[in-house]
Amino acid sequence: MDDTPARGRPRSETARRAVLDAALQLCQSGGYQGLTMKGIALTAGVGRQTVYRWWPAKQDVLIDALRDLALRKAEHLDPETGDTLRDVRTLLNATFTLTTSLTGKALVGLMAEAQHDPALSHRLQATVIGPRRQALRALLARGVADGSLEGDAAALDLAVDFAFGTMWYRLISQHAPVDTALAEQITAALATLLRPAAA
Amino acid sequence: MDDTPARGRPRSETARRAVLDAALQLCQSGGYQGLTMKGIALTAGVGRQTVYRWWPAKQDVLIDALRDLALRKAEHLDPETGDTLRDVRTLLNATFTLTTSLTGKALVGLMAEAQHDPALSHRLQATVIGPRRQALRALLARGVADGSLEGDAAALDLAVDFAFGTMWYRLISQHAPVDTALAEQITAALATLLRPAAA
Amino acid sequence: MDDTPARGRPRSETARRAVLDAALQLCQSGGYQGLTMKGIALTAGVGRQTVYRWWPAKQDVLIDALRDLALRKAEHLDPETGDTLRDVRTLLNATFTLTTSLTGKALVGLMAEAQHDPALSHRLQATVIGPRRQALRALLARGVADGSLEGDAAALDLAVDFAFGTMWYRLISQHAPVDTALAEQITAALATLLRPAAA
Amino acid sequence: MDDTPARGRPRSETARRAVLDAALQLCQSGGYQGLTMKGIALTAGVGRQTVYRWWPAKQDVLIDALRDLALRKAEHLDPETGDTLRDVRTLLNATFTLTTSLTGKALVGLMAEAQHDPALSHRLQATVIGPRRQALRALLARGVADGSLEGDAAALDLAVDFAFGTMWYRLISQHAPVDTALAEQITAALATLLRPAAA
DNA sequence: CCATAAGCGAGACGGTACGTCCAGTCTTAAG
DNA sequence: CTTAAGACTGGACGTACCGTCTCGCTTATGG
Repeated sequence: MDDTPARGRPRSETARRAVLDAALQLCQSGGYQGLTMKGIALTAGVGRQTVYRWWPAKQDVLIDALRDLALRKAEHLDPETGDTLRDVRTLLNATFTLTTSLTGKALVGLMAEAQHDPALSHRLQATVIGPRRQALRALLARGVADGSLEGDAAALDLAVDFAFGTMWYRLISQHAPVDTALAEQITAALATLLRPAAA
Repeated sequence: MDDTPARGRPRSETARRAVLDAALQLCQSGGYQGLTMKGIALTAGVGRQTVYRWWPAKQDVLIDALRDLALRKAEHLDPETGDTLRDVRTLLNATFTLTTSLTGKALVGLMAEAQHDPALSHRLQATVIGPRRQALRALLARGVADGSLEGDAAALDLAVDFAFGTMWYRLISQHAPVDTALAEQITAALATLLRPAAA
Repeated sequence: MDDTPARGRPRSETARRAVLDAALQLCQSGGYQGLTMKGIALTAGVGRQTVYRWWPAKQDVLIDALRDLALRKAEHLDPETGDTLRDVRTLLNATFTLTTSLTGKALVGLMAEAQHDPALSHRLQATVIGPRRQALRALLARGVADGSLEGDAAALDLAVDFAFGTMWYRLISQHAPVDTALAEQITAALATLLRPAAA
Repeated sequence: MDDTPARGRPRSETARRAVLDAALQLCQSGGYQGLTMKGIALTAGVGRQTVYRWWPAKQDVLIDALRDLALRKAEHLDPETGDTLRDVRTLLNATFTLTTSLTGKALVGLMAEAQHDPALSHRLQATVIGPRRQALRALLARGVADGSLEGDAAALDLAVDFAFGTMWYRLISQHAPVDTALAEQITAALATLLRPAAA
């Protein structure tokens, strides 16, 4: 693909990390609205143009930073066991663990900005919302297939909405934590909701 | 209460309405991030100082506008019938109806800003999130009391999270509509989830 | 002249004095640039409209205030003695006495504003600059007439410029005081300048 | 002196000139009071921040503009001839020539503002008032030294006040022009005033 | 081994929204 | 009809950030 001979000074990995770290740190301390390209550059000890060269807007810096973070956290993967409910709980736990206060503010800020930015919306769907959603949906479908769960397509979709909806609701409203206990509760509720009639 | 003799020129109702209308309109067309005190004043045909005199920040304008809108829409109230499931569906329907594209962007924007503004967070809890939540929670508790539903406190809380979480999730992610069909589905799911064992 | 029956509430003399006093006081403490219609009204404890009703601009308030001040100070008039040089010295002394720090700032500010306001310029000429100038000029002309001085019209004009020019120069530049000693010096210099050849 | 390596984009000479020119032009057309930082930036086709970056207030822009103007006009210097009266006339002529309508308004406006701004007052003394004053004073002192004039220190000081006082008086009051004829008249008057007794 | 080329920091550039202040005008109730 | 009070539209204030640009310096590859 990129067979250009790579002339000139190579990109500074130091600067890249400094920018991503600065973005997350500033987002946590000042919120998404308070996050600023100028502030990122200043905090990272980097020229302003260096930020703009690689990321057109603060959205892009944040998304990159979140992806970076997710990659580092995802090293110890959650193996599937075949036990649908256990796998569901594991998936929810893994997802919830990522939504620390650090990422929560960033995610909500990005989603808010995506309300009027279709491109950003699609990007977030593709990278943040969609994969998790499809993973859970696939688990549930597998459960239906092996008889441990029961429900039509609409029921499964709604179950997924229940799980992640609750997560987002709590992230936004902060009326209750998004933790292991919640993963447990949701898993149990989904089991009730999709219990096979035969059982 | 306010028995001050009201000296000086009285506040202009015209200006107040123009500002609130302009805020909602601009939020819909340009998104929360694109909403601007200057823009509000310009669109409303109002001096900038007049906006700042009554609302310290764009958050306050929006909250007032939303409250105003809710008041106007809430005139034709939804009477409670005593049938728990029917009342739940009615409440969800009424809530979902308010979350048009007009208010959706405003709400998500406000919630994003509330991530780092505890004062705003509490205000939204008190005026937007809390009342609806408590209304639904009370309905479910009544259902438990009259035997049409069954579940402990945690189960009821989770049920409420399911209902409004799904709404927020769809508002944010826009992967599916927030409409009457959703209210129907959620009501049915909650009925399953909280079905009395005796039945 | 004004035989209107004077209906309605009569103009408040209290308010008038409060405004004029406030204007002078504020001009002294904050300078002409810092003088504000709003500030005048506030300091005077008077409604803003009351100021605007009687004086269209801060210039007018100041001019009125200065005239008022001059009237009060001018009660002990300087009688002419017939001795030209003595009368010149008396006139200069009287003039210089009025240019306290209080009036100095106001006058210079007004003159600066008059640079681009012909109407104000004419008004100041008619009330502040002109009369003093003509008084001195008349004294000098009388001196020429009775033989105690000598000089053509241009010489007399220049002498007047010397006297009041020095006063303004020192008011503006503040490199030296405008006091009795200066009146003495100027009088002596004019005597030298316009000394009759015969003497 | 300034051996800093000069990093970053260098200052735009174009913008500097545009600002200074705009300031003088606007001051002439609208007067000192009507001069506005915003207006300067707009007229100069320059960002507002660019003006504030280099000049904290409109005073500073004007002073810079006047200095710039003086430097450009002062290229064809007036050589001293040793003839005191001729040199005096030359100096006055050069000074009067600078006080066109363009600079007159600016100077009077600045002096008015200096009435309550000691820092500005000192700056004007150092750059505008003082040098001219001292130059004339030195010429007169030289004349006394070589016997062509006579008078004590106070007499010389008063003579300087007469010369420049008349200039300022006419600039302010505009009752007569500040031109070559005035320089001639003043020079002659000073000669009379300081004529050696021996002659 | 130095020429070319790109990245880097710094920071000035033209713009625009911020939130405050004052200019003038108006609209009340009270005298 | 004046007064004090105060809300109204409008505009300049000085600050901050936007995204672009232009410097000198650094760091790589390639003739």
